[in-house]
Amino acid sequence: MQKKHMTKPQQKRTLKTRANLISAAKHIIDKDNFEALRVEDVISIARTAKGTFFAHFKDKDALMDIIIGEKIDAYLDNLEALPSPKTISDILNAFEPLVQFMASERYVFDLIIRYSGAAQIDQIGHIATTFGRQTTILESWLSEANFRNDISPELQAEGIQAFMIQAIALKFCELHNSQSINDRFSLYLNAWLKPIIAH
Amino acid sequence: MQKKHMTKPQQKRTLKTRANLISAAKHIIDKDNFEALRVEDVISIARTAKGTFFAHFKDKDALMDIIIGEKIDAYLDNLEALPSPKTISDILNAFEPLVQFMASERYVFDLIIRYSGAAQIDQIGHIATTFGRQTTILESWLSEANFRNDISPELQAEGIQAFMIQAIALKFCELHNSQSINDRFSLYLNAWLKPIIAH
DNA sequence: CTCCATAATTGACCACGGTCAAATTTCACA
DNA sequence: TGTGAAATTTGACCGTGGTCAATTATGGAG
Repeated sequence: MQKKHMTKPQQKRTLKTRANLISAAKHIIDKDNFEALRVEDVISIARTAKGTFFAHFKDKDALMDIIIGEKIDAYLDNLEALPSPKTISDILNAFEPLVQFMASERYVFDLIIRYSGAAQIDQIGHIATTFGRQTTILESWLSEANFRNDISPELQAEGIQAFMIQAIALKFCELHNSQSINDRFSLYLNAWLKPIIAH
Repeated sequence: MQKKHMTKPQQKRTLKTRANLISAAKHIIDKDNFEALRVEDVISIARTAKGTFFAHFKDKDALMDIIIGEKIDAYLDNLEALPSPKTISDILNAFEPLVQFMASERYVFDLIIRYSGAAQIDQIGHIATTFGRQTTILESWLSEANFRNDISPELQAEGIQAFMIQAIALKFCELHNSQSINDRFSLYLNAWLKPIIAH
């Protein structure tokens, strides 16, 4: 199976094996963390051979992409259920759980960054998809909220993502981590969405 | 040597070995690229043992940090020699060579991101230092140029860095790479430094 | 010049992600 | 139910980064 098109598997066995591998991986991640996951541990729990793992997932990161993407999707589900935010503070609150997750492990953050944009059309994965979804949600919020009208909601959304990443990145940095992620993110969003220009 | 303080090496032998390793690495990078560098090739050219390599550099990435940091520093030297830019276009032109380098290889970009903020004081490396330097240069430019006065030059500088990274990241992304890095960066900087708000 | 503490080097060895030809299982069809 | 082509699984093997106890070179004191 997989390789190129990742079309439907033809045997049910496949689904079972795949589910076993993923649930073994989740078990390890719950017990320890993402960084601690070893392919050998996954296959040992799932009782499969190493080759099977790589027949199902292109590499270890591809499995991570699936699991992390699933998590991000769950956060976005909650986000979408929220009423359209009207203030910057609303936006910050809405994103806080997701931001917290992205900042939970250096390893997770790095992987999300690396996977947030796919290098080829046929390798657009879960994380890349969630970033697209994030943009869509933000765009609809921003076109209702009316912070700035000199630039498109799309551009505003891209900026928010850039600042979100910057806020998290600086959190991992010894020189800058005196300020909390949210304080910094808030600073950025105010400057980005509500500039005060004297004319 | 090294381990904690990385104080002056006590034997001249050390300097020679280190120089050999670094020049071997640069040779490989020139011939191929950063991604292609293998520790075994470096030590084979430098005629040392593997253990020696890791006595000099914590890991492969630490060597990369040094070489890439040196490159970035050279670009910043040129940047600093320039007259203080007055327009966004000036800023873009000034940064173009550096941006081009950061975008030259996915591997390089990922490593720069990972090393741009050190996780601990005693592991602040070359790349992290260059990011500090970049901020300083930008701050001085921005305080002269007077784009926005509602936020500090420091905050403006952080925003520029965030957008620079975003512009490069999207370049690596199949979904967004129709637009050039500079076009995108330009779009961001105009929206960031020259917002037009109707009052 | 000799001695020796300590800095520097060495290379066999390990960890872990990833590959692939061969073996096994599945299932559509007769 | 039997059969064979295709899907799936297997595990020995490889590449490469990284470790560490043992060995060797250095240079200052006597």
